[in-house]
Amino acid sequence: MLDIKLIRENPERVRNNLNRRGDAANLQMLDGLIKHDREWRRLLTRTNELRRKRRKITNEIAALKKAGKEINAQIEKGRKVDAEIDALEQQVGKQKQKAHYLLMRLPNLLHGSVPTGKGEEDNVGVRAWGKPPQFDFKPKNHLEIAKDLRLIDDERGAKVAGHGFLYLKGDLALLDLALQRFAIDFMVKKTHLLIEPPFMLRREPYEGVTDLADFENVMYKVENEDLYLIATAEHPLAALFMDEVLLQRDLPIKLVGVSPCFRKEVGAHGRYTKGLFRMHQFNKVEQFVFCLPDDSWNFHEELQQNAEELYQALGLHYKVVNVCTGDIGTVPAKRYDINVWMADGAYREAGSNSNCTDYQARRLNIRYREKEGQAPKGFVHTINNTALATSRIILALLEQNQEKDGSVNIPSVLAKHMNGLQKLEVH
RNA sequence: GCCGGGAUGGCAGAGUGGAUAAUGCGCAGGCCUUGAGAGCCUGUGGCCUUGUUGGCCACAUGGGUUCGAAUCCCAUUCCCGGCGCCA
Repeated sequence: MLDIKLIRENPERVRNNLNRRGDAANLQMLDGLIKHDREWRRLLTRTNELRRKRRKITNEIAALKKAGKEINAQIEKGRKVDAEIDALEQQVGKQKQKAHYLLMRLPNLLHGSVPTGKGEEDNVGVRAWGKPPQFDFKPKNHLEIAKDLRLIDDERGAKVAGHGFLYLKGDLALLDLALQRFAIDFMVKKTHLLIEPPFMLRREPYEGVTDLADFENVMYKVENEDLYLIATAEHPLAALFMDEVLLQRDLPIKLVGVSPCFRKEVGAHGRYTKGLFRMHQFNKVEQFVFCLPDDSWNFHEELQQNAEELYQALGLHYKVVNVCTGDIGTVPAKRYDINVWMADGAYREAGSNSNCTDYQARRLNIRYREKEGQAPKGFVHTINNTALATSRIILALLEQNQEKDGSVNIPSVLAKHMNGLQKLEVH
């Protein structure tokens, strides 16, 4: 959510920023918001005047009654004002609702370094690490590899739960857990506090953390309950301090969450959906930071560094891109993606690092104060970044580390969590 | 799931149908002081408004009763206690 005061005082600055996204709908929403906000304030001022009148009458009634005098005339007068207030309040409510609806849908202001572009293809390369593996045989994709090793069962997954669900078996299930454990240990060493969050959230906190379209396209709702399965640990972590005022000396708060992630993936047609890449359920270790506004750009880079160290320790070849205006989404002010090399030569997203500035914090009402007893100073900033999403990392490991005989080398950093196992192979 | 108790400012805590939500702590500013502290004075939630020594709203949330609700009623959320169920 944007700051309505900024929009009132500096609409051109907001307009120019929204314009960078190249979507005229945003500018229309901005115009509508300004209009409804102005009308809301005008009507509110009038309502307040009526309320003042009404309160005066109430006080007169109290005084008359105390003096034992007739009050019926005053009561009648009060009823008339009540009717006026009721009518006006309905209009006030309508304007406020319209303004709020638009305010909740306007995207975050973009950082100056975000490149302009239409979609994924316009994201700008920042750096690459490692080189594409060279094979003297035709490399298989991860699904073929895992099936040949008899470590995955997608058919029975589809039988019991539908497309997008799989059974991981034996050492591959263990590899999933090993990756989680490896990422957690690494993040805890970086002074992040490990959190296992609720895997469901109520609607109210959920509206604070995400784009409203996600309720249709991403989240599973539990029937007859006000509960949604989380799409990522980012969401319960962000909502952790909803409606709270944090103390400056407790900031930054660095967390690492681990959870399964549930996603409907509506509208995924035509995108790469093979095997482990795009599933309705996967596991993820997530970095999250609450910090002072002045610090968020430093933490954005710090979390990026953390993620890349993890990939490097696993020996995975990847590229980092600065995500362009057409691909960045509603909430982030700036976003880096890490794209991993896959056996078909494409680089696909395995992790995503977003500085949401005060956009999430304002929606969730998470503020900070400089000292105990003082009034809140402002909203905190939030940054979220994948540490490791196990499914896509498994995919990359299988495809990048495959051998001619169909076996797959396991990175040595995982050995202690794999009972010393160095290779996935047919037993 | 059932029964009972509760939710008031940054915190503690009064207020059981009628004026400006008492008081204390904390915090901020001022006076005093070489400085600090103590003491004293003022301020301390949100929104609208620069007609400003202004107005409105706010006692968990949403409804209702009433001329008038922190106060009475209903629903919801959460917390505490007891019972039940359960890995």
